[in-house]
Amino acid sequence: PELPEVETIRRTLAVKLAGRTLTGATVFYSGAIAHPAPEQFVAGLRDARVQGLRRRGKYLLIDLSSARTLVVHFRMTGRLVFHPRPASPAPHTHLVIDLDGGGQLHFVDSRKFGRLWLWPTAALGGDGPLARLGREPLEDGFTREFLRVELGRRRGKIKPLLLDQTLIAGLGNIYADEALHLAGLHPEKPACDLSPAEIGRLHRAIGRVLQDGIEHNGTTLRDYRDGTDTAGRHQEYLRVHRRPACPVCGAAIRRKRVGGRGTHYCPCCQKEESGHGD
DNA sequence: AGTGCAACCCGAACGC
DNA sequence: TGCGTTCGGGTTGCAC
Repeated sequence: PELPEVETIRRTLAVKLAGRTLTGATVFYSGAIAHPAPEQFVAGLRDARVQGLRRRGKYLLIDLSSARTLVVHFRMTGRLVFHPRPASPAPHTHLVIDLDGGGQLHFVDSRKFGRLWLWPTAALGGDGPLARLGREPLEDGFTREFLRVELGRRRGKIKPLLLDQTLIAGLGNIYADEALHLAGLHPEKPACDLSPAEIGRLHRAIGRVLQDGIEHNGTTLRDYRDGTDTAGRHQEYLRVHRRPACPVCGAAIRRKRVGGRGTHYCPCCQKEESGHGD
């Protein structure tokens, strides 16, 4: 999941977890617990009340009354699903958290890449898992000016830069492809070669594809589910990612490896040289 | 600084 | 149908 999916998980779980207390937890795969050691992690969850849910980039933050925050990163296939009654764990369930009132939270991740942390809330800005994250693309700090300055001093290809979480926090492979198509930019264009007009288009496109993704409750290509185990709808609106033809000009979408990632773009609307014709 | 690659894991898709 | 190969919604670390 990328930013829109994590935001959807946050919203769907916030409704279910508001004011509830964690009464215990069982770890089935200790590799999923990044910090602290599994025993302390479980002990630290007990009797903590949920204060609220936040999101930072692709991380979900569950603030607890114990002045600590449960931090979740889903990587490729992670899910966090609320069950109103105790439920038998689905395959690949690595952690079950019990809630007062009989509910449960199941962390499920077939690929075992996802991780959880229990971290002092006040220290999250310092040395925690969020320490190196860049700007939030849907908040005020993500300005056109910020993009202009940062891209202007990098010679690398634009797409891998969009995926750099220390620059912009939350874009992943799907929404990076979508934003570049919406902006009419070739994914391999050097960042410092973007014109002011292109930077403006890219800035607007990033905000737009993320907002649209949130509006459609995220993209379910295969694994993604929200906090109520419901699939998203944004896959029906994708422009280039894993699509056969460009919705603008009808040209066949091209697929290429850029920065080690499968990249989809329209050879007609996203030319290496100009783009839209500024 | 930029780029490529292996590693972490597993299931699904693909090729024959 | 069956089997081996490739690939991937992500991130990190390391070598060149």
